[in-house]
Amino acid sequence: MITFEVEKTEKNTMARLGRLKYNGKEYATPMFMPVGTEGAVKTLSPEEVKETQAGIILANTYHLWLRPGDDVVKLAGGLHKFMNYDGPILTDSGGFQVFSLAKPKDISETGVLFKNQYNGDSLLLTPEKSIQIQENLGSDIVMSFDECPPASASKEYLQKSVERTLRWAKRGKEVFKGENQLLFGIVQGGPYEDIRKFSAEETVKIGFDGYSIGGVANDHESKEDMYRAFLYSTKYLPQDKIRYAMGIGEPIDMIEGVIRGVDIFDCVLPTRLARHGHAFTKDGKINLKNAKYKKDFEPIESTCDCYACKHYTKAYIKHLIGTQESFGARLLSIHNIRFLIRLTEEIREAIQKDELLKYRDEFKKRYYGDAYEK
RNA sequence: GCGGAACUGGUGAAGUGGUUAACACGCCGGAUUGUGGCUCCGGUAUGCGUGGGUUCGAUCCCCACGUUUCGCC
Repeated sequence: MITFEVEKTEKNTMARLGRLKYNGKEYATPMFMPVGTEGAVKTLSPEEVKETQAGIILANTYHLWLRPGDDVVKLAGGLHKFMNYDGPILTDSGGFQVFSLAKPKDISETGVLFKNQYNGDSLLLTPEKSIQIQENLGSDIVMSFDECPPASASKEYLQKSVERTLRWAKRGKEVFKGENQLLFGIVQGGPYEDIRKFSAEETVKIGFDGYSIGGVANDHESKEDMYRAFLYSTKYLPQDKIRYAMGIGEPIDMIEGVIRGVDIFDCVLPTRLARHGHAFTKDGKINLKNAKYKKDFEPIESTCDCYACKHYTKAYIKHLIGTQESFGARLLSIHNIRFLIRLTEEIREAIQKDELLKYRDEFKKRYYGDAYEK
């Protein structure tokens, strides 16, 4: 069972330092959670994930329900045993996947009706069903089943959608047993403060162990709208509960999120970028496919302590990516995940010193270089 | 030495007597935020072996040369 407490709030911002306890282990927040959709952080072993100092990892209800089936995972002794990961696991509810992945879908009050992408079967995912699947998976944090409308949705639609998500949250909570698991609610409402406020306050009334900010980094939403969505959500959430911005993983977005009171993030970006040959660095993202790295025998970042930077050069990793050797994607995944986790370490230090805004400005200036705009 | 065939970008190649030479790979860039894991989107031959000729016009027709390749002596 996970417990959470806030240790400090920064003087100049809403940023918090927190501590999460789990099976005798402790993890600090702000935290970045790598994504392991199918029960594996793509290309990495659990040992490699742990070496990046990752804490919680995320897995997916939607995917594991369709394959291999939550019954299989339950029979295996739960997701921790099944995938050999003894750290905390959060499962997404399937809400986002059903809206982004499931093609023909029919949203109703009951739930979402869609076709199984693998065999065409008609499937109905409901708030109750999502909770039940997540209980079978045996994750440590269970997410409520929400509707995740596009950023381009009208204000009228968002208001109705938020009301339905609240009814779904209530239904989910009613069937949730809470044996060794936490349940998180999800705040929606696009960039509108009145809707976010309503969504947050009503979700808090239902009462959850933690709260998420959903519906961000959707479509072509602007950064301003994203940051507003953070603020308009955290403003109305209780101080003593964990706040989680779903799907966020651009370094600058994480920093801006922490400034607005967010504690944890998850994102596919570090591993997806890795598979496509890109690496995070303090001087901005680099593309190892670029010809200029062909004879570059330096590590991605000489100051990085990850396995890839300690033992391999850009030229070698470029070669692996070019020849489609999976070891290349693996080294870059290790580096990119470690990069975001080091980022959270630096963020924590900055909060400790009450210098987060200064850290943000310096980070931005270096990361974006000439393109920097205050 | 004689005869045949073929020569199109980095590669494999399509193609037509008439504005911008198909496609694929490669190469050069870019994208990517609660993951459909080898993805997506751009750019990439001012030239069709070389030199002549026919024609209003030739990568496409004719001639010579060169190269490659096959067969024969």
